[in-house]
Amino acid sequence: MINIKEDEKLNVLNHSCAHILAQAIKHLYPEAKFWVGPVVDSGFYYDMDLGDNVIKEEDFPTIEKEMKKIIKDGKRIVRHELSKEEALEMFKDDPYKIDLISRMDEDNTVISCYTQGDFTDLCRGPHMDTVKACKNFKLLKVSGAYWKGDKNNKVLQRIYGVCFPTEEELNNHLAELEEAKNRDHRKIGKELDIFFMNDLVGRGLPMYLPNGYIIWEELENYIKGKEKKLGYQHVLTPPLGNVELYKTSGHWDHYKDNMFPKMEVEGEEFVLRPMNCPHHMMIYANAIHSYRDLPIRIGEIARDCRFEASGALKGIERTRSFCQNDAHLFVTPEQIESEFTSVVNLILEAYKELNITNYSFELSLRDPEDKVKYHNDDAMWNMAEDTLRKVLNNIGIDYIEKIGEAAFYGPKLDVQVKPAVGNEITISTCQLDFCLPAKFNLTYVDKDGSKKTPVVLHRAVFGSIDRFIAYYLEETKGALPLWLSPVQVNIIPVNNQYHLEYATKIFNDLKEAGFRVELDDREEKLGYKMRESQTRKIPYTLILGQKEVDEKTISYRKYSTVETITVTNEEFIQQLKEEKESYK
RNA sequence: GCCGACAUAGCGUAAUUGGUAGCGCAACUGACUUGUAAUCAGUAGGUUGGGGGUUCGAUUCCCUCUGUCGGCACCA
Repeated sequence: MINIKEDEKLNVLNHSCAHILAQAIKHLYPEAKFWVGPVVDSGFYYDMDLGDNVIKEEDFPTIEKEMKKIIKDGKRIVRHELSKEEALEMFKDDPYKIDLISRMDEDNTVISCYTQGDFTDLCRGPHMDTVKACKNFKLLKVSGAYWKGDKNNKVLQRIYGVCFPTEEELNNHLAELEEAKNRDHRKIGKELDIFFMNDLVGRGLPMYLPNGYIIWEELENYIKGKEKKLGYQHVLTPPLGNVELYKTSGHWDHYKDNMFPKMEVEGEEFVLRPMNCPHHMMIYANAIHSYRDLPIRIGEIARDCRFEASGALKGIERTRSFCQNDAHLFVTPEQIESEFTSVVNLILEAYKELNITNYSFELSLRDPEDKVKYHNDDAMWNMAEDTLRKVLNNIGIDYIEKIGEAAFYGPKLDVQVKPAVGNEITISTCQLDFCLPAKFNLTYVDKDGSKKTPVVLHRAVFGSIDRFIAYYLEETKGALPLWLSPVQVNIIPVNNQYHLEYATKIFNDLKEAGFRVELDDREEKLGYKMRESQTRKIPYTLILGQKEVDEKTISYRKYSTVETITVTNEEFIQQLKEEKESYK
């Protein structure tokens, strides 16, 4: 746990460094206009308008040199407070700052600026006392960024950097960034033959190789097994549907730009489905339901296609074709709490068994000001959001609330994780929906014989199987637990001439016991085969030579360990079985 | 989609100022018969992402398309 005080100190340091970056840019590009330069997750950035000048990474050494000059000069950083009029006058040449100042509330906001040498920036602070503190910094990347985050606005240039109190901490951080590239699922996926893409097939359309499909199949069996125990019923629905289905649900209005365009066949219009809620709604509607039947839990590993922006595609984390671990729970209002609790517990259980510890909960709420995106029913939203809060507080999990992140039909609980490279992603989700059941006229017959509208919980534990594999490969650095490993045991006979027969017997025993096992009978040196076995991250490598033949034992080495352990065949199989089942 | 960078054999990479491509691993063929992360030798493998342009000549310079990467925007 990072000490809050230390954390804040680091933020101040980074923020001061952002000002030094701006100062250096001003020296090198006098025409530069500045927007904002906040502290982010790791480091800082500054958005700026440089006119026709384009900063490239190759310019970093020059900029860093200028920054170092400023830091060496060692000016004090001095705070001034000023009135709105004074501020408007001081920054009259910078339209971006004028924009900031004119939106400040005169009564409540103290307008302040910070000066270091020849550079003054509008800023609420706080800052370090002197620029000298920022000497351990590094510029990391440059990119375009829409002004105010609006794609209709001009693109500003954004430079990212980091700053640390000591050189050692900076170097450690840079080494961590380098290390993260090695566990990127795109790299591991290639090295371990898990998936690949092909231009002729199309971008964003991953194909899973045999190794990848083993992982997929195990995960699918795992989660479906859990769901069955909780009373879910699994179904199979088609990966496309009539456009009317999505016009009815409201998805067409909200998301048609992110769907593959509709196709017309014999006067009917179809789309590749971007999600399968409407299909599951129709499964519910296929029969008449009594309140006694609820909750009804419909699950499916469902193929969906979304026309993701080309710039959003990322390995199997963000694709145009994927399979959701989806389910829809049709419940009475009284059952919302218990079912929602059950879903959250299922998520917690799965994470525990998969040994995932680094995640956080986000409660995504509507933005009440946004009348366009969200289904217009204040009472519904208040009730739904309060219910989720209540459940979360009862279970006792920490979460942060995010305004404006809800689905158009209801609030949701998202589980966020950090991939090796890039922004946080959502893995699990559980969404409360009072909206779609009504749109599809879904009903159940209540105790008094009247027709009522059920409430729907949309939920996904693995999110999409694709994205989950991406995340889990990064989390485990490709060294998957035994039950998910494409090859669980690799057998290396010391000498094919004398030991192959025994090795084949062990191979057959393990196969018989249900393990994914390989026998490496190539005419290669033991060291060569051992190296390959380790680089393939196979959990168990067996070495079978004269000693093992004589003693009727097997010797094994676990992945990324060095010692060799010798046990009997029976002991080994028993041990493997226990390890394989250990997550349950 | 937007800003920027990149694209060389299955994978990882090299090629002064423009002179038609090297290396390692993998593959294949032999030899070696092996006790815990690379045995030795040989062979084959490339329209340098596609197309166009400048040039006597383009992996190298320019345009364009496609794809990849880093961000932005988006994420039901």
